[in-house]
Amino acid sequence: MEQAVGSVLLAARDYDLAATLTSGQVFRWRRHEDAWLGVVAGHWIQLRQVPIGIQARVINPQACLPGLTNYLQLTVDLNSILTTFPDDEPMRAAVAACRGLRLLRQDPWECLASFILSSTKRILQIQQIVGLLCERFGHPVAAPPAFGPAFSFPGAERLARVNEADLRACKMGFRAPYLLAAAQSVAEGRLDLERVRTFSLDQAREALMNLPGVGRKIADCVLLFAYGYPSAFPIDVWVENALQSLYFPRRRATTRHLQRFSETHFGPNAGYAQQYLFHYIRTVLKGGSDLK
DNA sequence: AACCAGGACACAA
DNA sequence: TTGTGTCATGGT
Repeated sequence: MEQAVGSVLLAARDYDLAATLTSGQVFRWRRHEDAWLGVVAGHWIQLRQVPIGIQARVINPQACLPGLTNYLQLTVDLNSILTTFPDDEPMRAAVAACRGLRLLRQDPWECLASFILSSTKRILQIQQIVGLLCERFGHPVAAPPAFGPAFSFPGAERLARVNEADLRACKMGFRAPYLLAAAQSVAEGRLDLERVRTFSLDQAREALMNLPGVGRKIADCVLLFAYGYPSAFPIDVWVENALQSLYFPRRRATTRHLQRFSETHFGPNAGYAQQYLFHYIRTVLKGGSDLK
C-alpha cells in the first residue's frame, strides 16, 4: 500500500488553508503538526500552507492533481468575488477577519451524505461520525505508513447495501434512516447527482429536498459546497442569529424574512458571503452574547 | 450533571 | 403560514 510520495507546489494567493478546512464546509481534514491530512476522490493527500501557496504531498501526482486543483478551486480569483460583497459594516468586518477563506468544490455524494449527518451536531462530532463511516464502509487508500491507514468516503452503492443498525453503530442516531434512504435513492438512479448539475438552482434544490431528512438548509449546503451554485445561501442557527443581530438589531425578523433578505442583499456570490459570515461569527465573535 | 448541537418532520392552532 | 415536541448521541 505504500508508494513513493510526490510533493507538488500549488501557487495560490489569498488562500487561508486552515480557515477553509475548518469552516464547517468539509469534515474529513485533520491537522497533523503543521499540515492537513485528508482524502479527496479516493486519494490520500497532505496539504501545507506555504508563503506562495499550498504544498501538496500525494501518492500519485498526475492522478491526483487535476481533481485537487478543482477541489481547492485554485483558479478562482478571490478578490473578484470579495468585491461583489455588499459594502456594509458586518461584511467589512467578516472579510477583514477571514480574508483567504475559500469555498471548496466537493463531491456531491460525499457532501450530501455528510450534511445529512450534520443536523444538530457540532462540527467535531460530525467529523467523528464521518470518520467512523469511512473506516467501516470505505476502502483503504494508499498512504505513507507513517500516517496510519486512510479510507475513502463510501459510495452510495456501498451504503445502500448496509442495514440501519450498522449505520447507527457509527453514532449517527436518528439520521441513519435518512442516510440509508439517500444512498438507496442515488444507487437506484432515482436521484442522479450528476444530472443535478444541469439543473437551475430551484430545480436542483427541489431534487435534493425530495430526499427525507434533507430540508432547505442541508440542500443549500450541497448546492453551494458541491455544485457551486454561487447564490445558494444556507441559513443555520448561526447564520440566522448573525443576520438577526447584525442586520436587524432592533426589530425581530422572521426566518422567512431573513431568507428573502439574504437573496437580495448579498449579491451574486451570496453563498461565499454566507461562509464569511459563518466563519466570522464562530471564530471572532464566538457566538457571543449579542448573537444569541 | 444538565445542556445543547451548520435540522427535519409531524402536528397543532 | 408560524409555533412546539421529538428524534440519538456525546462533548463540555
